[in-house]
Amino acid sequence: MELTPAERDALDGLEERERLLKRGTALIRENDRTSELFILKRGMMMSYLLLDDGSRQILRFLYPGDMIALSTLAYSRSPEAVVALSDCVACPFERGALADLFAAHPRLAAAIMALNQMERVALTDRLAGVGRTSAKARVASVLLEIRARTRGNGDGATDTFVLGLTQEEIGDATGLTAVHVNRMFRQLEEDGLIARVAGRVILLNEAALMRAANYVDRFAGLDLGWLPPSR
Amino acid sequence: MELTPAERDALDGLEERERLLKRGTALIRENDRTSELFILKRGMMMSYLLLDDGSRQILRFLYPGDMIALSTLAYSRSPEAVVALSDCVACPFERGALADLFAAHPRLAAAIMALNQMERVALTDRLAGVGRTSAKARVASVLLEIRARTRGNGDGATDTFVLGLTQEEIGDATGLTAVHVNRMFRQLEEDGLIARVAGRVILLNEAALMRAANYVDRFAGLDLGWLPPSR
DNA sequence: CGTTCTGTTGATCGAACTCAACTAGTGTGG
DNA sequence: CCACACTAGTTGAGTTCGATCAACAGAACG
Repeated sequence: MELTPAERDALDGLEERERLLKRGTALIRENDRTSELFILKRGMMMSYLLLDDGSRQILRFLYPGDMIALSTLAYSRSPEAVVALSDCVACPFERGALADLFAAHPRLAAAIMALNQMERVALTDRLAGVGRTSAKARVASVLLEIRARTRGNGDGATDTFVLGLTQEEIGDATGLTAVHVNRMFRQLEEDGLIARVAGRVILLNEAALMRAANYVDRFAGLDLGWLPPSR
Repeated sequence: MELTPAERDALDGLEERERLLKRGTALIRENDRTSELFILKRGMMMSYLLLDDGSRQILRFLYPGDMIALSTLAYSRSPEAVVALSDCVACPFERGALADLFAAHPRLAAAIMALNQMERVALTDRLAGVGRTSAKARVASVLLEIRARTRGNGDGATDTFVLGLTQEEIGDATGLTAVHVNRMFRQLEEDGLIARVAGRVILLNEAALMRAANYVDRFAGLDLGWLPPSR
């Protein structure tokens, strides 16, 4: 999607300030009172919910370009926590700034809404995975998700990548225990679908992995062409 | 939130056409090519995903006022199916109409985005439930959800209501089998939390049920006050 | 250079699934 | 208008997937 110079300026305006976050630092805690949103500029983060019994459900992994804390549009306290998984740069802006942007650039409002829907669909896919697929499928699916999102991060080779997640985190994303995630890794290795060397994961048989994961390519069906033409 | 007459008109404009749907009818099938959105005017619907093995994950129950198929903003084919659970009236409109509305009423755009976030948070709550809570908690949680959304539907008594769902559907929403949903109902009865009479559910001990369900009241923290003042 | 985190593996347990049979409604069409 | 089919709910028996508990090794870290 092409942006007019004015639209580009408006988006850049949201990234004026920068906040640096060390790996492991919280950007937002659950129930934090905040009226800020963020755009992630560099690094990797995750958002999650905590339950009464202390267990954690990871909702989403965040990568550069992602908008963070859109829920502040509806809630005065954050329903979810956001934490840096690597050293990060996040750009905060007030929710009022988003309202201004909507007023000045309705086409961007529609585009942001569309991006939002993509995120929503990712959430529904994760829900279906957790609710209706095997442990092996869920772990395979996380591997494919991380790979898809880190691809083109410079490293060159596309089928080898660093996960950047502990097995505990993968468990919290998929509704499994760390122990069982470990066993699923082993099984995927034994099946010849992946290999692991020094913290890196190698996808040996991507097609089979996608089958094992019930993978649906949501990028294939993208269609932003209906947006009104830029003025 | 108060609307200006112009804003009210704009929203009403989306509800000009009506489509009647009999119970059990599909409004949208998965992969349908559609550029329409809908506002549900009367009745109850659900949206779901189907997996390769034929299993189904129900994503959401829809009630009057809900927007349907927002994902057409980003996708040319629907990622999810939408089916009427009772006789329904849905109002279709083109996605272009939404773009026009955004241009004319930026404040409504922000408000719709905020509503969207509420729906997103409901999804994350469901995800955390399916990923990290017991079968009993998940069933209890569906009961509370349905009650909350059907409340004030005229029937008077608030702690007695008709579910309008089969146990199979509850299972598909919670990631359980119909058989196990049935056993959880029985357990909730034996625990004295609910009773069932002639297809109606009675909440006998709502506080305990909320505890059993890990219930979080997401309406309590709502805050739409930041929206720019109406002009 | 101990301490903590992460990963690994074994043994056992238990929650939820599967399969199967049966009942009670609800159509519905001959 | 009744026999038959179909759906929804119920219950029992046996199985399985993933959890839990426990122990240990190596890496990371202050």
